[in-house]
Amino acid sequence: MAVEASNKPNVSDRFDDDDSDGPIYFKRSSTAPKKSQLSPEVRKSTSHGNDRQSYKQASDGPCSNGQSSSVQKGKIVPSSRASPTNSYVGRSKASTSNIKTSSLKSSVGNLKVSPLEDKPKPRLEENMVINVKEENNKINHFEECEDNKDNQIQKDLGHGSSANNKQERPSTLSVKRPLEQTDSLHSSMKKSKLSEHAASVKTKQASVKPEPKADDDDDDNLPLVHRMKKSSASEAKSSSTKKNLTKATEVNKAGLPSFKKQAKKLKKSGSDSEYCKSTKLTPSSGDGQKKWTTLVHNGVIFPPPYQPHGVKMLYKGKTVDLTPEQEEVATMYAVMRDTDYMQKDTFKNNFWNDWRKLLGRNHVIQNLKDCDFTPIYDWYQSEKEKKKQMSSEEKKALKEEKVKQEEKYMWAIVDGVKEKVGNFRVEPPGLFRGRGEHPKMGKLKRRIRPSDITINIGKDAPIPECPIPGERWKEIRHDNTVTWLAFWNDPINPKLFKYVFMAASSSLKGQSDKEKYEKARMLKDYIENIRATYTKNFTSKDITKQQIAVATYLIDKLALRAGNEKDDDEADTVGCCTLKVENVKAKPPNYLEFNFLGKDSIKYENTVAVEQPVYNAILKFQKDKQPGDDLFDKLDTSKLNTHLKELMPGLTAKVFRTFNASITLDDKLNTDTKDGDVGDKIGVYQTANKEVAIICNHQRSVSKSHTAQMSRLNEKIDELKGVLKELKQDLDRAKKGKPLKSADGKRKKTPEAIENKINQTSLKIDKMERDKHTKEELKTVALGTSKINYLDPRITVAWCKRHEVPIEKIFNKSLLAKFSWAMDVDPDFRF
DNA sequence: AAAGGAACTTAGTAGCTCTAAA
DNA sequence: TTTAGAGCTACTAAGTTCCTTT
Repeated sequence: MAVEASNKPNVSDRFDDDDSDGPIYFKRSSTAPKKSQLSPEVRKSTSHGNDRQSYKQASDGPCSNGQSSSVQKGKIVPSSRASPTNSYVGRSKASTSNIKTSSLKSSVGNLKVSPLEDKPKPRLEENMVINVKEENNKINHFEECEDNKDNQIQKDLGHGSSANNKQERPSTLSVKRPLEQTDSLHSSMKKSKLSEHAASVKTKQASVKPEPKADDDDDDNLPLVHRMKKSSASEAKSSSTKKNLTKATEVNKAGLPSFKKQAKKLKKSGSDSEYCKSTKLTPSSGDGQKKWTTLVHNGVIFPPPYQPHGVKMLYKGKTVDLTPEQEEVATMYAVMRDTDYMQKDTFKNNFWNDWRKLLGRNHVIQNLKDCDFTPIYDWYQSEKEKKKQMSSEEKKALKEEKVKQEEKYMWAIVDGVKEKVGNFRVEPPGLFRGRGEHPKMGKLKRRIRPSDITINIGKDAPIPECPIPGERWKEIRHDNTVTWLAFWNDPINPKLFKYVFMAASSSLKGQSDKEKYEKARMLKDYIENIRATYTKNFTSKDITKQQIAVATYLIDKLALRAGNEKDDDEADTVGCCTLKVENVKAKPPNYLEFNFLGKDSIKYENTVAVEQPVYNAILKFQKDKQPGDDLFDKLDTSKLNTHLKELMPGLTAKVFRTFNASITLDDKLNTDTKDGDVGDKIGVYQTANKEVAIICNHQRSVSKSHTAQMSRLNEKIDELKGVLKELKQDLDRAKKGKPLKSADGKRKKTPEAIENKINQTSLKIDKMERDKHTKEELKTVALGTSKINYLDPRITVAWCKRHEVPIEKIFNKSLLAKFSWAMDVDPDFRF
């Protein structure tokens, strides 16, 4: 399984925003073998009150719909983890499903979403075919200069004044690098030395054309020899996993550029270009891994300087003059009038303290209570209104202007491939919006200047020009063991950094995303053993062991986060290891009622049945402790993770969340998908997605208009019900030959026609009832987070292929870009 | 081994844009 | 054409984990 080296040119060519025509169709392949697969009982019984502590609830000013997003009490769901979970050994070889990788090549990001219904489905032999127009030249096209001279590339990035220069180069080749498919884990197991063998394997690999797939997607990049070897050994799959892993790690360490490129390079041996270096086997000398070889970018863009508006606020009813600096901060406060922060004393106090420093002790303004920011607030509202009223041409022009300014910062060239940068905009000044009861909310987050910023860039790349005249960067580094392009210290908490990273669609991110899921998949092979171990230790005499066992159980069963210690100057939230005595109530005979604030101060409320020894252990841990004491007093995340690593290489607490989320999706999809239309299948997907979101406790606040929307739905339903009633009466009459009651009694309707109408209407009502139900159910559930972070996209892609669901019905444009590495997965892929 | 530093993933929301119903 | 609301993106806060230093 999983862990073989792979490297294929067509997998992961990344695109960005190009548009092109051509729908994606996934076609059913030979029926996938159903695996009996038991997902763990990780059912959350409940309750998604939208309960970020208080402020979220409290609504946004007067608009509140006043709806108490009532936190329903958790139902109790009995737990039975009946059976072992890893039953993948017998995963059958998929039929030779040769995906048209070449057409796939330009898939992601080039999709024009076209509803399936709109176009006739071509009959295709392949599992999946993507029609794509050759992407336009907007991006990703720049010279593949063999030497990859940074300065040449630099021109592409917008450095250097003349655009003419680059025109000279004849070949414009789309240099798209496949995701270097190193295999999982190695990043967390930093150590392996590359053996001669590995080196030769790699070379071979690079020169071998990819064959049609045979097994799961992890194989498809292997040279045939390897695959054959592997398949004969497939029986022993799970036991050999670890070895494979290590090997794969070695093999792929350095990461390969595309086949084409690689081939070229091989010819051109002896070159000392940076490219070649990248193909060499990384020495891996113990210290940090090399993340890139060449890195070119233009630094960051700063928010524009403050433009004073001159609108005067009032103090004790009189206008006050403020300096631009004072006015800027006053404005930040004024415009937050409609937020819940205004109900919070912490926010106001923190703001006042920082603002007062700017005003000075002897300023006219002596307290916040007598300040009236209304004039500034009104000014701001009218500015907003003006913006809204602008014609669409004006808006467009403005947007274009912005894009033009930002264009050069949007891209970086990593190892010769132009890719998107994530957050290239420096955070503008503002008032800190900490979540939950954050002690620092309202503090002034000061403006970041170039002298705060450290730039990380390739040695040979030109250092980005500092965009603010007369200022300079704090520091320039050339550290290729990290992926950040720049960082500065968080002005609110100077111990923390704010980083500029590549975008999610970049290969650097895609790579680690894939590794994350591979690691989670590996857990499958260990989970049975891990569960057995912790079950045994529920009753361990060694209290540390016992606590580790119970904590691991909770993390596994309830998908709790690890729970690191937090400082006093952060919001008071907990995770598993930091649970307090009062966060868990034992309810006989064996129920545990959890109630705490987790990440982002999102409330976790859940009551679950646990195994009796766990129940007993919790009682024991609580004994002789006060509220506020740690439930797991012998435990912290580092001890827990150290223990987990003994059970599986690279295992940490967060892997359980990924594992449980993904395996639940895989399981649900494969159990619940029935024949039906695409709409039904999407429904199945969403239901599965919802289940995962609930397991992970991904919440959102109830939209302000939710109640209104619900009552509108109800009205419509009532209306339809009225219609239905009338129709039924008509039917009666029609049957008896009486004249119809309904208004349009002109033409006589046959009983059949009426019956037909009745059926239609009932269907409509049913659908609306269902929609209403879903809407209500999902009002506090956020589906996006799990899709983005927890669900292995290959599960989704493979399912789409198997069931002829167009992938763009499930993934939006940015997800398609982010998951480009997963698009060519074998239809038979199972997590 | 505890504390702190560093780097990266995960998270909800504000405010936009797109779409379809009125 | 207008507008409600669904859907998306950008933003940045808040986690986890690994590594280094004390």
